[in-house]
Amino acid sequence: MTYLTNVTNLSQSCLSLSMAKAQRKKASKKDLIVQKAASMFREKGFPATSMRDLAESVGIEAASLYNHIQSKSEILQQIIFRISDDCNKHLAELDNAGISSLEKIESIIRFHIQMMLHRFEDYHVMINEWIHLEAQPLADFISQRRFYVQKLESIIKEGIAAKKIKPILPYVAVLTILSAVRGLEFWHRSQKSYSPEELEENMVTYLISGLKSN
Amino acid sequence: MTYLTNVTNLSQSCLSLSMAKAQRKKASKKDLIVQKAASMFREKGFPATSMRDLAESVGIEAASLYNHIQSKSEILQQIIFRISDDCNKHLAELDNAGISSLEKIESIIRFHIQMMLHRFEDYHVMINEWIHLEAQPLADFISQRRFYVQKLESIIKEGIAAKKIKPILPYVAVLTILSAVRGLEFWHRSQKSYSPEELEENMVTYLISGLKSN
DNA sequence: CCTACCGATCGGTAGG
DNA sequence: CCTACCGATCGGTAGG
Repeated sequence: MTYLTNVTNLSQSCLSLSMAKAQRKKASKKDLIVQKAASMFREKGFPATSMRDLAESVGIEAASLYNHIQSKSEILQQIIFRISDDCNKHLAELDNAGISSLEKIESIIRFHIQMMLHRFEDYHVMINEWIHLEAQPLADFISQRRFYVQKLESIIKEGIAAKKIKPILPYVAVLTILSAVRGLEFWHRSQKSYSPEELEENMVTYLISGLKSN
Repeated sequence: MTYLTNVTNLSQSCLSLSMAKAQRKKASKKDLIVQKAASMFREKGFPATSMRDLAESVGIEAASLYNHIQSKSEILQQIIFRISDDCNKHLAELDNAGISSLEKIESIIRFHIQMMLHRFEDYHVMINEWIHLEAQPLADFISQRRFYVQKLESIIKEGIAAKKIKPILPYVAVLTILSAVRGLEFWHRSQKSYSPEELEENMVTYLISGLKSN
C-alpha cells in the first residue's frame, strides 16, 4: 500500500507544481505519452508494445521518451493505478451515500460499465495487463483488488441479511458482476450498433434482476 | 474457415495415424510441449513467454523444440482452435437436443463454467491471447466467434418470443454470460475456499434467474 | 536432441 | 530532442 500512496502523492505534487509554463508543457507531453501507451497496450498488450512503436505514435525518437518517463513499466503503473484509485474513490464515497445495499451494488455496476464505455483504454489495460506490473506494484495491486472484492462481498452480504438480495454466494456474485462488464470490450471492437445508454440499461437490468430476492 | 478446417483435419489425421510407436511417442512429446506452453502463455501471456523458457520447462534445449513444432505461433493456434472447436461442437449438439431455449442457455453457461474450471489453461489462453494469432488464423477465430455469438443471440431471441426470457437485448445477454465466466479466473488464483460445484451452481443461479421472465 | 550461431529487435544510456 | 550505441534476448536455422 506504501507504493500506491507514493504514486498518488507524486501525481498530486506534479499537479500542484505545474504552474510554471515549462513544467506544464512537460506534464502535458508526458500525458500524451501515457495516453498513447494506454491505447497501444490495450491493442497489442504490454509486452508486445515496443518503446520504438510508442515513440513513433508520439512523434519523437525512442530515446527522447526517457526525458519524460523513467521506464516502460512506470507507464504501465501510472495507467493502472490512476484508474484503480478512481475505483476505490467511488467505493469509498458509497459509505456515506445513505443508500441501500442493492442501490450500492447498482451504483458499482454502473460505475464499471461507464469506465468500460468511456475510459476504455485505461480500464482495459488495468483489467488485462496488471500481470505485467513489477513485483512491488503487482503485490500492491493484488492486495488493493482483494480489498475491493471483499468490500463488495460485504455489501452483498448486507443485502442478503436484509432479504433484498437472494441468498447467493457473495463471492460468486462479485466475480460475476466485475467480469460481466468485460464483455463490453466486444462492443468497442464491433460496428457499435447499440448506444452506450442501451448497453448500460440492459446490462444493469440483467445483473440486478438476477440478484433481487423472489 | 478454410484455415480452421485444415487445423482440424491435421489433428485428426495425426490421431488416426499415430498407431506406429515412433509416431505415438513424437505426438506425446508434442502434446507435452503444447500443454506446457498453454500453462506458460496463461501465466505470463504469449509475447512474454520465450521459447527458451518453454524449452526449459519441457527439459530440452530451445532448438530442439523445432523438431516437434513449426513455430511459436503454431503452438498458440493449436491451443486456441482445439478448444474453440470444442465450444462449437457443444453448440452444434444443442440443435438436436430437443430442449427449450432457456435450457439451451443453461447448458451453454454450464459448459463454459466447466471449461473454465477444468480446462483452465487452454480456455484462458483462448480468451486472453487470441489477439496474438497471426493474420489468417486471427481472421478465422474472429469470424468463428462472431458466428458463435450470433447463434447464442438467436437462442435468446427464441426464448423471448416464447415469453420464457425477459425482453432484454440478446446481444447484451450473450456478452454478459460469456464474460461473466471469466471471473472464475480469480478463484483459480485464490486459496480455493469453494468447490467447483458450488461455484457452478451459484453462477448458474445468478445468470439464469436474471434471464427468466417475471 | 545438441552446439553453435544468425539477424533482428528489445529497453535503455551517453553525450551533446 | 537527437544520433549513436550498449548488452541482452528474441525466434529460428544449419549441421551434425
